[in-house]
Amino acid sequence: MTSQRPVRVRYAPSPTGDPHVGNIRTAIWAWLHARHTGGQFLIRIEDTDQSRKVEGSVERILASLEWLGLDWDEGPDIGGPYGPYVQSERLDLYRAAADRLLAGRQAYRCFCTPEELDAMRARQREQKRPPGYEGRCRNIPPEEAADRGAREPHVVRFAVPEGGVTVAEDLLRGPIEVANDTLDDFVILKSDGFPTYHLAHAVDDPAMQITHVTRGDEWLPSLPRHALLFDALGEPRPIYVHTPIILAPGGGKLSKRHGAKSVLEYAEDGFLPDAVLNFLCITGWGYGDETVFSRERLIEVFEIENLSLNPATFDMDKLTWLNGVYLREMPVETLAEMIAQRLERELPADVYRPLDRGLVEEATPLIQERIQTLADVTPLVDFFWQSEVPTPPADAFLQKKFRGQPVEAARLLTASARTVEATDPFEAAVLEERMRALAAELDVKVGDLFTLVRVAVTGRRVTPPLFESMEIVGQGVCVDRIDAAAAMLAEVPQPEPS
RNA sequence: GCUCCCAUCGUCUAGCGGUUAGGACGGCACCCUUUCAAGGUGCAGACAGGGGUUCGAUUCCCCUUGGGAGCACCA
Repeated sequence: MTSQRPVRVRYAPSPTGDPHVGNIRTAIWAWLHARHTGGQFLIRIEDTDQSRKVEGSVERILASLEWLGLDWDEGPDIGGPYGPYVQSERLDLYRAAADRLLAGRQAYRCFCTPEELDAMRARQREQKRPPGYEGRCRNIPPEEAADRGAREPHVVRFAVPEGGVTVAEDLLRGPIEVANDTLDDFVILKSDGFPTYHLAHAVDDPAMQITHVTRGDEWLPSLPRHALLFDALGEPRPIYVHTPIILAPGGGKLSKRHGAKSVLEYAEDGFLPDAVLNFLCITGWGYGDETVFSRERLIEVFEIENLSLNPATFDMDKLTWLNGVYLREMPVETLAEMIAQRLERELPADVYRPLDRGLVEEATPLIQERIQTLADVTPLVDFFWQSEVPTPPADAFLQKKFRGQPVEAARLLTASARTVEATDPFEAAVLEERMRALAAELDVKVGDLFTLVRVAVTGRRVTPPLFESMEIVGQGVCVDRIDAAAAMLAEVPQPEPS
């Protein structure tokens, strides 16, 4: 138990689309870090690239967090003491910071055109030299630069100190050293007046009193730049936590193809928020021998310094299994509600709505331990709602013991129909007892007999428990379907016993 | 090409100088069983390689190899 002061952490997505699981995992960890220490979690929208902005993203991002049950203390929708929480509304702050650096000659105006920069990079590639800005505009006298700056388009670049080494600390990795010569003069203010990520980060995180910057480790190479920037601005550096990325199952980058889906898509696919939260959290983090963690348990034991450093592979099988665990542990009433919603959406249009809730509640316990996601529900129980279940083709019956034995199958089904018909009261337990007795009487294995009946009544070889299902379907319908199947099989021509 | 990061079963991980290297998913076998599940039991399966440091390295250091990331007026 490490004693930790309350932290202030943030999730700072750019509104360029739905957050995918790798991205949201970092948010989960930051959120847990905040909740574990009794600190604050806030959201800041990083929309400094107008061209990449996607309409509706902010809403989708917030909806994603809400679905996962991650609540925030300050953010674009609810405001807070350090707002605004949208970077495009904070341009004055970035401008002021850039001006300060300019005045202190820690930054300079650069008038190189994109074409010139392209040419420079081409030259560097040709000469096998590392790419990077070479400082053409660094030595323009400040007065002249300011003068030109009033008329000409330009960017502002940070003047990286020449020589020396910059050391920056990552909470998980310790000090990271980089020679300043390997750093080029990066842009901090774009020609359109918007800041780059670097400047926005160095301005906003201190302004918002952020104690720990949790972000993807693709930022690690930029860490020294940020350290330099913070120093130049006279801001104390935050504690950095760079989190590893998630890999696709085959290895390599996680793409839409391999589960880099957005969290909202997982909701669609029938996954539960708690299961996704649990899964994402434990891919890249572990706590002793535990695997299944409730939300409360995660808040209790999650320590951000225990994050794993190696990139994790997204294990879809494990997510699916974990979702099944949550489904099974859920109170039946809660599950029934979710199943009802699924069925309302997925059952064929010709099924009468609203659905009979009593039926849903009867069916739910039958399938609770048979589903791994809510998407498994409908195919498993739809026959309960189908008034017309067509008799399946003969092949569905004539498997295993009954291969080539349509007459025998028909005979057993007919006998079953009579037994089902005579069962009173028509309850699963009674039915089972009678059918077992029938199997003994006819000298067939119960499994063989029950399979015939199962296929006749449900149209499937795999179903929820047979007698409970039959009770739900109803006596008359069961008898009709079994008789229909027997009649159909009686028509099948016997194979020539050649 | 340059810079940085990472390295325990197939996968996610525990381990933080001395362990029969533990757990989970997945796989296999058996049990239970009306199908399918669920559940139970068991089995197979890892410290990338080489140097050091140390009485002793999975653990600390270096190199190699292998992965990954970055090198934009994107974040």
